[in-house]
Amino acid sequence: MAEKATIQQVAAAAGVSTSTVSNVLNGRSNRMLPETRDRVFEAIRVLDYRPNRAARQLRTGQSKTIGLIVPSVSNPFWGAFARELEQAALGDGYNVLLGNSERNPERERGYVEELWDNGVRDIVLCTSLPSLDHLASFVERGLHLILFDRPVQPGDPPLVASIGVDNFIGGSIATTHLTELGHRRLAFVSGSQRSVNRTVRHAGFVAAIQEAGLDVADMPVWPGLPEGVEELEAPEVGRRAVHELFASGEPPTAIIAINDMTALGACKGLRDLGLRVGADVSVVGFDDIPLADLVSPSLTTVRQPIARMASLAVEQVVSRERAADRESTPAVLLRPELISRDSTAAVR
Amino acid sequence: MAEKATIQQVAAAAGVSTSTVSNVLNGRSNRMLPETRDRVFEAIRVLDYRPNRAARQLRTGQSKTIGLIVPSVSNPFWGAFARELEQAALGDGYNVLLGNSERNPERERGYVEELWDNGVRDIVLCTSLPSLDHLASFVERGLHLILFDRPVQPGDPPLVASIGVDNFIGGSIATTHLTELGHRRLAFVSGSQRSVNRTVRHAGFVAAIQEAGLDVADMPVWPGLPEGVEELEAPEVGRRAVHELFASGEPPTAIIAINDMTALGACKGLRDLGLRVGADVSVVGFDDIPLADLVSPSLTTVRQPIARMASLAVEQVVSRERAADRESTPAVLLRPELISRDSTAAVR
DNA sequence: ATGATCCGGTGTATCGATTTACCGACCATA
DNA sequence: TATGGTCGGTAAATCGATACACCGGATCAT
Repeated sequence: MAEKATIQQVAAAAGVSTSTVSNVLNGRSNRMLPETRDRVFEAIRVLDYRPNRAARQLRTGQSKTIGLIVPSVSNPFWGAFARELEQAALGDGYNVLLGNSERNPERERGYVEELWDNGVRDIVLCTSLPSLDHLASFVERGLHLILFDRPVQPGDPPLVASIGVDNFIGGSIATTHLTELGHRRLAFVSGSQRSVNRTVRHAGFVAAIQEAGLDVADMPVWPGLPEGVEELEAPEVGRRAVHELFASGEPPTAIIAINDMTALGACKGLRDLGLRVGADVSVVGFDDIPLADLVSPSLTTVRQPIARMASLAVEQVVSRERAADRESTPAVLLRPELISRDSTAAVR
Repeated sequence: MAEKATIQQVAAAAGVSTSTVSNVLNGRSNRMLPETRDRVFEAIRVLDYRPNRAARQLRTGQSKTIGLIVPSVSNPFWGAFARELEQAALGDGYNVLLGNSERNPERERGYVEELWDNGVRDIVLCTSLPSLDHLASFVERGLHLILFDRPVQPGDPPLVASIGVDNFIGGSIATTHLTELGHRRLAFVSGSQRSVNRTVRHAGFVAAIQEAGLDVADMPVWPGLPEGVEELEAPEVGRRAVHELFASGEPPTAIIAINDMTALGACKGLRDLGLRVGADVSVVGFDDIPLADLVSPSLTTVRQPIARMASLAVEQVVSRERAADRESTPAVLLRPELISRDSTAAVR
């Protein structure tokens, strides 16, 4: 098997200089005769030449790689998103480098630093922490940040883009679905982390409660984990929440979970207590992971259009590359959709 | 924020040559006085210097990155594995680049090529296709392949390592568990892809059937998807299989699925038909994804020690780096464990 | 005394692609 | 006849880290 060809060999084979080959490679083929260009292309084809990324990156300081930082790939939602993003990126000649932040700013910063050192200048960040201060210095130095599921906040560095569903609407339609089924005691369940999406979804919840003529003060509230306890996995959060909510005097008849995994944990918790999901207590999730339709009872949830969002994120990156320093920082907000299944039913 | 420092600046600050800094960086500090080394370290610290990966890679042809190719991150098992592997790799200063093959040799090859071009020389490959011919040329050129869940086969290129559970035992204990519960009609369900792990797990199944004094010929068989139909997602495979198995005269009383996602699909299929999982028909999966314990009924399954395997894989990579060209090609086979839950019960 | 070896380094070519400066030929215009 | 501009292309510096060749002085074995 022949060793990998270099630009010099291509140049020699085509009878031109390396500069010309480089020009061809970078689309500046207007600077030469069409026949010259064709000779170069032919040489590239024959030698099966592929530019060395390291050399290119060393020279340009840029790399065709997108960093993707998610809270946890073991949550199927992020797995699915990663897959879609990768698919979209590959189509545009980009690679994807994946990192798990576990919602930890420390790790998040570590990953960004690592990626930056690797020449990555485009990062899709999926950990909706309230503050981006720990990343501000990178953005100043030229990092292109695309926030997923976290709209730009007042204190954020300038020029970061964002993509996500409208969490207010999401929280609201989930809640309205339940109030229309006659539920009057609804609990909103999430981990204790103050993420932006949690805040907004909760606001949607509150708005829908009021719109239904109910009082938020009447809703059972899970106080969350005690301080200092390390963050639990999403399902365990749902389970614990249910256990504690139902230990109190007036438990809810319906639960709105921050995401599907937490919802599934809540379902488990209900079964632990001998309650039937759907019939006794309604549960609605958020995300619409493939499993939502698979479990029993199937899970009512708010669907996020994963594929759409992934390709928008990649589009973001590609378009910036073309348009150099643009003024606008696009903020895309998609409309989520309620998928009604068996985990919700009219109140008894 | 200062621009990134280079090795030259460090050398200047420490009053030594770049060669010396390079030697320090690469652990050859025995070639200089301890005080010289300390001056260099101090300069590195003060300047917050971090070597440029591209430059290093261009020169050495190596990169501290591990490629990970999985069938599909949207399957939580692979998501969890990816996470563990990443964790382990990070500890040793490696990055992880993730790819989805969708069990397609074409894509698999494409990823390997892409990774190779990026200087990646260590790839953990998780798609147990029977043949590695499409990758042989890379292995010849020096690619270090670590096969996950696919023991080395007779025709494979030399010097590839492998890590996985003993699928024969896995298939066997799952089956024995069912025969001990009194089941006499067991169906083994998997996609039509001829993967190595499928073959071996099936062999374990057959052996256990015989050991129980039963005849394999009596077992209901799902013929699989018709030729030419594109491969389905794992859960859909399970669901379809159940639908078709139960349409025939003598359906099974227990199902052994190739993995948990397929098992969950089978459960879904049983519910479609009005059958109760566990009570009417037993189902056992493979993998033990976190969700196995979460769904209702919880899933009996064969556990793969993910974290252990991930760290072994990374260890593989790191140790090879140290030991240059070693003779032995380690093949690690771990013993899987049956986790008994509610989806299996004594036959009625 | 002599050559060999070790110590603690340094100088510099090199990896492969990009990019700036520049060059000769040709053409148009004044 | 100058002058200047465009076309089609090349030569060489450059990005940052690595590693090979080498060097002067001290030490050691014969």
